Amino acid sequence: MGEKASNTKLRIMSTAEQIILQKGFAGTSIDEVIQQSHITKGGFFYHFKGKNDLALGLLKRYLDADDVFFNKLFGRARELTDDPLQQMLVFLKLLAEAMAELKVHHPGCLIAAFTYESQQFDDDVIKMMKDGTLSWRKLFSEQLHLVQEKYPPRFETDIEDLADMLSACMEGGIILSRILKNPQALSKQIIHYRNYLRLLYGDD
Amino acid sequence: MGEKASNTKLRIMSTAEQIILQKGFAGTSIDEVIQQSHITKGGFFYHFKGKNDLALGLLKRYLDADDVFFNKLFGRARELTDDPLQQMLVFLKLLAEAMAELKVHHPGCLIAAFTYESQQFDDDVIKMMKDGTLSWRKLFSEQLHLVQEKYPPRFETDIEDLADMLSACMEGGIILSRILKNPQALSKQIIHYRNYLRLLYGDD
DNA sequence: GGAAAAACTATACTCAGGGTATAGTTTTAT
DNA sequence: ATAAAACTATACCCTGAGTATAGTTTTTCC
Repeated sequence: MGEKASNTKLRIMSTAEQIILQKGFAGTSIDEVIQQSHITKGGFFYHFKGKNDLALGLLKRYLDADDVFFNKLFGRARELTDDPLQQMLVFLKLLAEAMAELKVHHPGCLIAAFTYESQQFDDDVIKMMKDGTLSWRKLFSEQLHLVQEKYPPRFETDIEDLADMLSACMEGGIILSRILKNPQALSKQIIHYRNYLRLLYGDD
Repeated sequence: MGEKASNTKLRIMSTAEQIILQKGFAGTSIDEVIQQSHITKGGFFYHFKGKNDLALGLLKRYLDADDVFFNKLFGRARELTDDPLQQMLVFLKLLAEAMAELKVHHPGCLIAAFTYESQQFDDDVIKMMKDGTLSWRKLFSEQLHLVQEKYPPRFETDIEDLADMLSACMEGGIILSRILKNPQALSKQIIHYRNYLRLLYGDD
């Protein structure tokens, strides 16, 4: 695929993602996507087998970008401190700050959007949603394991559930910020999660 | 409206809710709803002006039921203890237990489902979503205010954000439990939220 | 018990738009 | 220059939202 074709495909995907996060997947018409992408229907189907294939492509791109983003923040945190707990707290602070900088509310999480329309998708999409969620769990829980090795938790704690809690707070925070039209709601939830970790593992 | 008509309307709504939580609102066709409700199209439009009117009815019913459910648990908690912190902790324990008893994952929250399709709805629906979310905030924050009056928090805490955190954990927990196909994920998140409150306000 | 209102069924239609198919045209790479 | 890639243009079918209308059964209420 040449550069121009690649640009076209990316343009279609960005347009589609924007609309899907506002109208849902089933509620998004291909006609609307192609009009806003300045392409014809034939062009669309040249790049995607159909709507489900578009969903798959969007999900993959979304998860890849998220992975890069999280790893960048973790990398920065590890530059700043050697202590695993402090690394996690710095990571969360950076994450909260990044979310607080959003002028409008977070555009939304494709996985959450697709969850409530799951019967629309084939098994590939469903699997990718699950794998994506589990990769977040892995990313967070690995760091939390390091924390727990060094600091005894105040309560007996299942690390994987605690890792999932960050995903849950973010998913929930995004939903709240959209409903309440308050861009800060998401970052507030991350800070609360951070405070929980401070209390659970901190020695103050 | 007589009893039979009322039953019919409830049957339509229950059917519709089930389908909508699996396929999304736009992805749910009236034809499918009426087939599964054993009613004709005329019958459907006798009860509802259109699809948006159905959404409004579903949302209202959902919020009312939720209100009753939460208040019942709070009532029970207040029977069991007089201390505001213990009341909140008992409430959360009861809530977590109720969620853990679900054999399959939680059917889903209509507000979350509609959030990612918000452009499909008129202002009445959007307003009801916001009001519902704020009523949860009110319910939880009133109890948390009582807690904070008696127990100083370990960190400076915005009560409303902390109240919202329970909504966020539940919304996120529902999404996780659906994606991971693990009915316990939701109750685990509630327990973590509970542990956070114990650490934040507890004196142990 | 009977009239009126409520709660439907049956049927048929319009109209927008999702999705598919295919043939033809322009652009790009080599 | 030519073949493959990246499209455009056009036409078509089918589903589903929503409307209309006439008729039928059930309930309510006096």
